[in-house]
Amino acid sequence: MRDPRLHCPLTVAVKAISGKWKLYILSMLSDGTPKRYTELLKSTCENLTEKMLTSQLRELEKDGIITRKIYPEVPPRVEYMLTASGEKLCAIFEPLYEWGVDYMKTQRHEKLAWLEMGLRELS
Amino acid sequence: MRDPRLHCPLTVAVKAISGKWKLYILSMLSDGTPKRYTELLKSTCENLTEKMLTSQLRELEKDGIITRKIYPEVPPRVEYMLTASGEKLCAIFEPLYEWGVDYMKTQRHEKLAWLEMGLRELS
DNA sequence: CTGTATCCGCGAGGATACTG
DNA sequence: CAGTATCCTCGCGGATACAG
Repeated sequence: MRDPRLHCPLTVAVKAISGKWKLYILSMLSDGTPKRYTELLKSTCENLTEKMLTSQLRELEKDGIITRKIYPEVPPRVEYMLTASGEKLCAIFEPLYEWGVDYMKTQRHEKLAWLEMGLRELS
Repeated sequence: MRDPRLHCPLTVAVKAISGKWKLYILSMLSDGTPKRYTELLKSTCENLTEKMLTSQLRELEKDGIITRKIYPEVPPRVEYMLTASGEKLCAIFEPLYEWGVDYMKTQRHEKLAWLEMGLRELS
C-alpha cells in the first residue's frame, strides 16, 4: 500500500527544508542577490564541505527551490538564486522562526525551574 | 567551534518536526483530544511499528511538544496530548501546508510542460 | 495494553584527494 | 572557480521477539 504521507503538502514542505545545510543556504539566498559557489562555501565558519554544499544545492535545484545559472566564462562562474517557490518558502519561515523563539524561551524557563528545584532539595 | 545553527530558532523548529512519524502523530493529536498508545498505533494503514511509535513519542515528549499521562490502572492506560508549545506548533503548520499545496501545483505544471515538449519533439 | 530488547540494513552526511 | 570521485562512519528507521 502506498504511503499517503508522501503526498501530504505538509510532509512535502518539511522534507523540502530538511537537510543539514538547506536552511543555511536558503538564508544566504533570501536577500534576493545571486550567490556564487565559493561565496556560499566561504561565508561560514562551519565545516561545510564541497561535497555537502554541492549535494544540498543539487537537491534544492531538483526540488525547484533554487536555480543554477552557468556563465560561459573563464574562469567559470555559477550563480544560485531562489525560484518563485523558493521565495515563497523563505517568506513563510517567519512564523516557524517565531515559534522557535517562543519555544526556546519556554524550554529555558522549564530547565531553570527544574534546576532550582534540585537546589532546594539539596539545601 | 560551536555550530550557531544549533541555536537558530528556525533550525530548532525544523528539527522538532523532522522525524518520519512526527507530523503524523502531531496531526492525530491536533484535534485536542488525548490519544492512547494503541489508538495512535492502529489509526494508520501504514507500517508504524511499536518501536518507532515509542521512539517518536519519547522525542516529542523530551522536546516538550507533547505530554504523557499514565493512569495507574489495570490494564494500563497512557494518554498523549499536546503541550502549549505543541498546540502553537500545530497552529503554524497552516502556512507551511499552504506552501506545499501551491508548490505541488507548480511542480505538476512544470512536469506537464516538460512532457508536452517531449511530445512535440517526437512529432 | 503499553511498552523493552536486540539485531541489522541502508542511506545521509563527512573526510580527503583529484579535475576541467 | 566550481566542482567530481572514493571511501567511510554513524545513527535513523525497521523487523521481530519478549515483558510488566
